[in-house]
Amino acid sequence: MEQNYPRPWVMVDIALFTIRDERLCLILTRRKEPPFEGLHALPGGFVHIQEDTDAEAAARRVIRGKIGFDAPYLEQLYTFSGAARDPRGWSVSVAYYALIPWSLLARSTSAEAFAVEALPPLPFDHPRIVAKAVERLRGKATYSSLPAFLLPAEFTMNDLHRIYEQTIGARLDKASFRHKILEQDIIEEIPGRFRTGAHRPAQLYRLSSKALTAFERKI
Amino acid sequence: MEQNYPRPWVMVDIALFTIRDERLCLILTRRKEPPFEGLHALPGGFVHIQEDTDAEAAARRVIRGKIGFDAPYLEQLYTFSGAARDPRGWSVSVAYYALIPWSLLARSTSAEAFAVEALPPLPFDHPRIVAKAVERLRGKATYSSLPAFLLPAEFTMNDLHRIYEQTIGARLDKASFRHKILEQDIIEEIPGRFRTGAHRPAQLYRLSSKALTAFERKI
DNA sequence: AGACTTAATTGTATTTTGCAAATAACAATT
DNA sequence: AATTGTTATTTGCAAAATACAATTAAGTCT
Repeated sequence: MEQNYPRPWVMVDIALFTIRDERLCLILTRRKEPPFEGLHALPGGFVHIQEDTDAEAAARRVIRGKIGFDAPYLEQLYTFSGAARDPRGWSVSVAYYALIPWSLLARSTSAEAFAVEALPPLPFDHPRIVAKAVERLRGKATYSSLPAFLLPAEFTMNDLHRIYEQTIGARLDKASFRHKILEQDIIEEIPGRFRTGAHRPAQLYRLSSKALTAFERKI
Repeated sequence: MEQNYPRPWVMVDIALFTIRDERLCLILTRRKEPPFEGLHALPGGFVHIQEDTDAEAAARRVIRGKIGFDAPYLEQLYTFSGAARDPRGWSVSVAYYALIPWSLLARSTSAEAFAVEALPPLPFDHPRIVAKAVERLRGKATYSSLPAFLLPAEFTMNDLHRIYEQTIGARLDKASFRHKILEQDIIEEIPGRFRTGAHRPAQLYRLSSKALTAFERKI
């Protein structure tokens, strides 16, 4: 009997965050087809039936298609649906957000990054998706290792401090930050590795196995 | 061209939380049709095309059908999809979780509450949905007014304290709890209203307008 | 009146945080 | 080689938040 229900298209849209020039940015694509041809939009695509257990596989496929490799951090954000969000008809979009160090994107050809405070006009309900993604990122940043995924594998304490300030959007005391981060065991020293310069060398750190497994552990 | 993509059914499933006899419980329905006829399951239903802007309207409809009124707290949880989760074929389930005071359910005829630690065997991927819902509820409880929605409109500080301990699953210091809650302005005294008994009368509180509007504010 | 029960406050030790300053370790320059 | 510049890291201390224990408050019941 439920055979007769109308069925929507199901797609994924990705909010791909990175930090470039000390600013929180999103990676957008330019649409090559109508509707909204020529506009910048969140990368997205249709979910295929084979892509099992939530639409994460589809999200990964879209990201790989856009930047050529997987994002270090990927998490489902929210699901938007309705007949009004896409002029072509009823659709459901399972939105994801992902974090990528800018250093990895530099090679990528097609990646265009826009500061979240200066986005171009976006099609569909993408402004709503962006708002929700930024809200979620800011909300999660304080209590988790999340912002660390915006950094390359090796980073200094000051790199981390700066990234946290940028994602949260507020000042954080250096000494307290150091204390808190270290006691949470989300990062660990890389023995003997330092970043040098015309100053005292800075200890290099990496995400601890604890932080990495916490990210993998999905129910 | 995307007309040719196969399209899944879209449904909502609801994790309806309540607290009965000091235990966190879920409201389940008994399935009246195959597959899994006779099993207890999360209340759910198909999303209709008219139900706009995320599937929240569908979730509300399902809840109203189950208990006869709206849940004080309702929020989207996670979206599960895949060809394997339902034997009838490819489906997408937008899962929600809701909080309801047991006092409101007592009248409701068909409501059967099961402690989350002693659930019967569940069909489909409902065990996964439940696990995710409990995880989310526990995670959000600490930093928000969330557990208060498990209480009736008027409650004492001790009621609130007990509810927080039960949802989080840990002891909380009474004096500190009182302090923290009051300074967050999520509840307010009801002037002149007390719960009496064979002891000192207890001040009655209600959720503040601040907490209620924070809940309404959806992007 | 006294026992009993839960509510609410108080006091104090401990821990966490915020802020400012001092010290450390290098490269570059004089 | 000594000095300067620059960023890293630690230290010290005041202020705030928290945990724990005990006390006081306000009623009912016998």
